[in-house]
Amino acid sequence: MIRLLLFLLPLFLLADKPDLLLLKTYKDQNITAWVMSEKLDGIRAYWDGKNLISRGGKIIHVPKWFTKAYPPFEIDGELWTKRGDFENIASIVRDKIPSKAWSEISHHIFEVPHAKGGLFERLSKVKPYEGKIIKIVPQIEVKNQAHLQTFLKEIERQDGEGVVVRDPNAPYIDKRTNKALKVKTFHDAECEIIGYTQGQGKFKGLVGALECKLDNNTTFKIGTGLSDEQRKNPPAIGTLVTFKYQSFTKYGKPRFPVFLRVRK
DNA sequence: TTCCGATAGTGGGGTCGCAAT
DNA sequence: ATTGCGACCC
DNA sequence: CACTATCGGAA
Repeated sequence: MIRLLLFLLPLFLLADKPDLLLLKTYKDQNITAWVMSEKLDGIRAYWDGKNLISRGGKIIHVPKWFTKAYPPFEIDGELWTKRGDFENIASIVRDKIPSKAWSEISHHIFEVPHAKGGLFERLSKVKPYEGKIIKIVPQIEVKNQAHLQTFLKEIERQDGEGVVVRDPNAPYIDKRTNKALKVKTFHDAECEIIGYTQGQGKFKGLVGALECKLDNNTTFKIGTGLSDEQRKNPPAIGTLVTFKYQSFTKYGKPRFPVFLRVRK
């Protein structure tokens, strides 16, 4: 009996990963008659009616006053302050003891899990709860492909992360789906190989990551985009390589760096 | 036969929290 | 008080 | 978050 309890204990303490809507990458699918919205770069937060829960199933330690007026049903969205503020948002949201800085944050809702109807019908359930904290992410009808590109460029001009396009007629879906896509622009740059790190696990004996240096002497690592063959035979130290990245962090390092090729 | 979708398993920067120094 | 590392977030 | 390598079933 004791052993049974010890075995079951973790199951109660460790929250399961919730099944939530996830995005696939946009690859020129036909998205006419779909809707688009800014992709907010914050922390995902799912309200199960009692707690705010992260994508990995962890409880987010939020001040009592923040969720005081939350609905009795599930809602799902992004905890966010403003564009280009991800590190600050993460700092606020990841505190075990929540600070007053939560006053900077709003919860931008883009789903109502398990609600009936299409996207707009589902989101309409949240309207009575809209305020300083709960906000509904505006959805714009996509006229055509060019419309999407124009919107994306405008978002990026304002330092936004990207765009989400969705089929507004799709019912609620709790997994990665072709009905909800992310559109993001990656940039290319070059850096000089200055070293390597050893791989772990299945990459034992191979290169785990390339250590690289930018023109301005900022150093960082590239650990993805390499084939197994390239991990066995990496570019020599001193080689200039091309990589892609999404943006720069506040410390000047590339975010989401991916190896592309040896520079030609 | 080829191709696509889902899964497992690697890796990045940044943050907090806790143990070691 | 500082450093290093795991466990999370993206 | 990013990706590569697999595998099995769809096309």
